[in-house]
Amino acid sequence: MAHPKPGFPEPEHNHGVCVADALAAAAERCAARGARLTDIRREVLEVVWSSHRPIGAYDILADLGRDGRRLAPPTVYRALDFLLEHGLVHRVASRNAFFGCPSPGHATAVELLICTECGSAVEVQEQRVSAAVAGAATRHDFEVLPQTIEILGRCAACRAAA
Amino acid sequence: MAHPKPGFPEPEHNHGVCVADALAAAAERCAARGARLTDIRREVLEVVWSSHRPIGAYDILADLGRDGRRLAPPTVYRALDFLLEHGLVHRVASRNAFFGCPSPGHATAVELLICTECGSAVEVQEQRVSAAVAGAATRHDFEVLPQTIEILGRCAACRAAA
DNA sequence: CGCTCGACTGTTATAATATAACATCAATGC
DNA sequence: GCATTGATGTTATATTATAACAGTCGAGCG
Ligand SMILES: [Zn+2]
Ligand SMILES: [Zn+2]
Ligand SMILES: [Zn+2]
Ligand SMILES: [Zn+2]
Repeated sequence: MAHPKPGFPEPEHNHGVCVADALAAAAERCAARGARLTDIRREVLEVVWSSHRPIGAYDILADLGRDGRRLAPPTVYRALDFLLEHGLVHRVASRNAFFGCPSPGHATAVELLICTECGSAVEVQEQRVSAAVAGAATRHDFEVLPQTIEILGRCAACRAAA
Repeated sequence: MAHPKPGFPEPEHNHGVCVADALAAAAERCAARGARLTDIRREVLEVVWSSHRPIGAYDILADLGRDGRRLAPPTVYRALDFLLEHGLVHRVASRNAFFGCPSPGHATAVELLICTECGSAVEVQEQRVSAAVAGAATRHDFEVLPQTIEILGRCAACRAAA
């Protein structure tokens, strides 16, 4: 069962499905690429997916350390590097944080809509945005690299609450 | 004399003109808004404009400290906060750096094309990008905030060199 | 003038994010 | 067994950013 709807997730949705889907997709992608999804890497990915909000490396570290383990920053950063390299998470520069990619290996560029109030985010693929960016780049003799465009704003829930 | 061309600046252009224009525009804007462009703020802006590359706060600090002065980080960050508040510089999240705005007070959203090889950047206003972003936001019931979209890639000069 | 107020800057310390460098360990293939 | 490789552990440090409070300085006012 795939994630029921596009757009910002419903507050009441069954998030376990999101996590299970993400872990399954990650395992599949790693197998296909001959990459090892080790325990630590899987656990980091699971923490990243514990919400639909980009999460900082040190928050991941704190979460993994809750059961008495003492991990050091490099352990988490190395796992994140691996996950980034294989397209399983996105780096969110505007927040110094990381966000689980719901469609690892997507062919086209993606955009991230990030709510500055509640911190939640959603990955979208908007052809028109990519096309406009590509057009702008061409006009300025610029070669666009594959990347995640970050768009900051307010989600519907936060707007409704205000 | 305004900056001669849009797009990435020619290597040989008269950069003194860029700096002079930027400082004049800043002074004018501050006067119009009743804001005080103090010595430190003007000096920080000048350092930001010393190249067409986004520059980090600590690099600004080092530059200002070259003539024997010893400034502390808060001094620079406060000046940058002021310049950000009045639209005289942009924060470049993807590089933890700051970039001089060539058109302070621009009504519409702007995009920043950033070369990952040479580090240089250019601010552009692409209607189609803003429109596409606005459209995407609408479709996802998302309210876009004013911001600078960062687009990473390779400039023509770096492509030619490779 | 002497005073007060607010904006600006100085100073010290520290928080938050990220990486360098080297040691250890485990699996794999010879 | 033993070298090779990739993964993790460990310690220290680099880089970016802010908190908190003290001093300065000029504008306005009695
Ligand atoms: Zn979910
Ligand atoms: Zn929100
Ligand atoms: Zn110039
Ligand atoms: Zn370049």
